Amino acid sequence: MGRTESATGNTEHEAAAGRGGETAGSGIAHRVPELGALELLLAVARLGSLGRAARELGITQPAASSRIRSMERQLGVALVDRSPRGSRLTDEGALVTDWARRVVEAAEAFDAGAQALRDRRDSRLRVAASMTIAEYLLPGWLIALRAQRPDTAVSLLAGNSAAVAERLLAGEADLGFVEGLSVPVGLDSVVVARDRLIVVTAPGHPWARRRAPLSAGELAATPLILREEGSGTRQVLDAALGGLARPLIELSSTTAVKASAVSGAGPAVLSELALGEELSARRLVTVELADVRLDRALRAVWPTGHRPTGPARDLLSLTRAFH
Amino acid sequence: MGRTESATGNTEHEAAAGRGGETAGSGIAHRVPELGALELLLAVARLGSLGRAARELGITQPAASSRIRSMERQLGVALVDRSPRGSRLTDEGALVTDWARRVVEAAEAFDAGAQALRDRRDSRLRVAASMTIAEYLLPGWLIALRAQRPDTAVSLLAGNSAAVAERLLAGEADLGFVEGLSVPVGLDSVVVARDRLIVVTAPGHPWARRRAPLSAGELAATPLILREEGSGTRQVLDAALGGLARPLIELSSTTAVKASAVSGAGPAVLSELALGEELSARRLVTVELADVRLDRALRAVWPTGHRPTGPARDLLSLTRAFH
DNA sequence: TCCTGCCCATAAACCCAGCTTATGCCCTCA
DNA sequence: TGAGGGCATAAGCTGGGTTTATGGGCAGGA
Repeated sequence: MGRTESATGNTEHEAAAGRGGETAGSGIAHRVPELGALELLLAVARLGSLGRAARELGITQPAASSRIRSMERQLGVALVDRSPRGSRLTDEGALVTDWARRVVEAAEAFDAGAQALRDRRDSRLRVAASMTIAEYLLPGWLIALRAQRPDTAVSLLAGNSAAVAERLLAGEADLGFVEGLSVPVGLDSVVVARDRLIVVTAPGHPWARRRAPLSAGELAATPLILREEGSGTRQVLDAALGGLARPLIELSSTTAVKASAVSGAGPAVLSELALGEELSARRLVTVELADVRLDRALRAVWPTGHRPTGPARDLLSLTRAFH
Repeated sequence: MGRTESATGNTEHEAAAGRGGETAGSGIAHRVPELGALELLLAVARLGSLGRAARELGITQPAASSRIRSMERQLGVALVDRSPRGSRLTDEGALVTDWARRVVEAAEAFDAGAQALRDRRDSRLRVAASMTIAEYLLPGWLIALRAQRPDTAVSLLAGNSAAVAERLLAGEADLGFVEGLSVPVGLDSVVVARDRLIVVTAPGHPWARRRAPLSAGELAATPLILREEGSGTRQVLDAALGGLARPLIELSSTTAVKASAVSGAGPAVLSELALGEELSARRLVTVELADVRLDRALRAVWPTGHRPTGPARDLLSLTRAFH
């Protein structure tokens, strides 16, 4: 069950990376309202009244009033305009609410995932998925599934391709998801998404200012920050370059690779799924590639011949796409 | 100061949209650990020990121990393997930690934004930005800026292009950001990013299954879910189609448009910045366009001749990119 | 005009989650 | 074998968030 996604591996590099002033207030939790408060704010925005929002969340009106007020005190910003006819967001409140919505959405994904991790027994749909898929894609799918079929209890088991295959063939999972170049024997599959690997550097790196795309030769000749040998991304890269990728550093988790690249250690190769924030905040920039395609297919898999039915089919139909 | 981003506008459509089983547990906050607990989990993952994590967050070891334990109880999953030599994440714990990281990152963006909203007075860098930029891009930039120059206090004022220009020209802001087709008179500008508008539908819509790209004519002929007239996205769309966009519904917030599209009311036109989760979870799918380009430039602006210096220059250099 | 309904604020009392302090046990390494 | 780092448990405290109870403002219908 390769413990490749080791978390302690991050240690040095997170420290090395640019978390400069972070230890300042020692913990963001004191500066950001709790999830319950953010949720309340969203409800107020949506319903236009403290009381209604309170009712929706199953608390009393004074509780909501006090909670919003203490949030305003904490943030130092007036969030809602109270009136005897209801409450509207102020301009600043609207902005804060938008930011809050993103926090709550991340929390919903967390919840969907965690719930699937727990159920384990007697669930109607047992999914086995590779790490990348479980981490980035599955929570969203589960939220969508819950919207369509609210009473489908899902259980999730994450592991590598071999483990996924094993579960499926033993009848211990109803649907699997794997990444990688080959499909395990005994399984049928459908491509569900593509994961593109991207070359990134810190904005200061010379490659960040290149205009000409990078050739396969150059990429192969340059030492890169990489996941360890045997990892999914490494396999794809090695295959695309003909087994030639030269590691500058090898790290055991995607997070560590990201942090190391951000700190300017060198160019890194990463799944585009792992790079959200970093790209849009320009902590990292992409380097265009000329003659290399670092794609890999993400596949749904099931035992040969046994087409998914029932809840498994529902989930599968959510994920099928060419995008 | 157009209150165009009205939040109460969402009311009907959020309700109409697919928030089917959501009211179930009435509030996600009871099912997701608080931000402080998630942060603690990240620290444990990074530092490899409950005690060290506790120290970093300024609490005692028993507090950390108990908090992790209660989180495990709440989630029904063992998160860390304790040993007399330290603590490592379990496999499930690693996954949960990855999900938690995304929540905490969203909270960091929230914090960066909220802090800028508060300062207002005596800050070293006063920024005026349009709504879209303030909502989606600025928090990331502020985080990056804080990493580089930890002691730059930033204040933010959000408004439309005219308001941004006014502030800059009155010397009440040091740097502005606007979206839209034209640059207000009296300001110099640099393109900082591009915002692409995208046509999206619910997966069930006929357009979701089209193979042929959509022509401008077809787009103009079809009633669409749109922001209200005068909004930034509407201006771009009207310009691209020659003032012809036909509204199916007009809504006053991006969120409302999204929700309406998800619920299957019809095709919508939205900024790609607004569509993260929805696309990857396939709650919405994009429709390719043939002969229309719905781009708009996002620009940094400043009073003609007065090139930004100091902190404003720092921020500007973070954002300059052709990506 | 008054009354009823919906809205929000304030005050007082309560409860429990999470904290600290104080121990104890386990393991490893010198 | 003692020291140090790591975790768990127990007891006691505190404060934020809650409820119940009440009051006041504004609208709209009788």
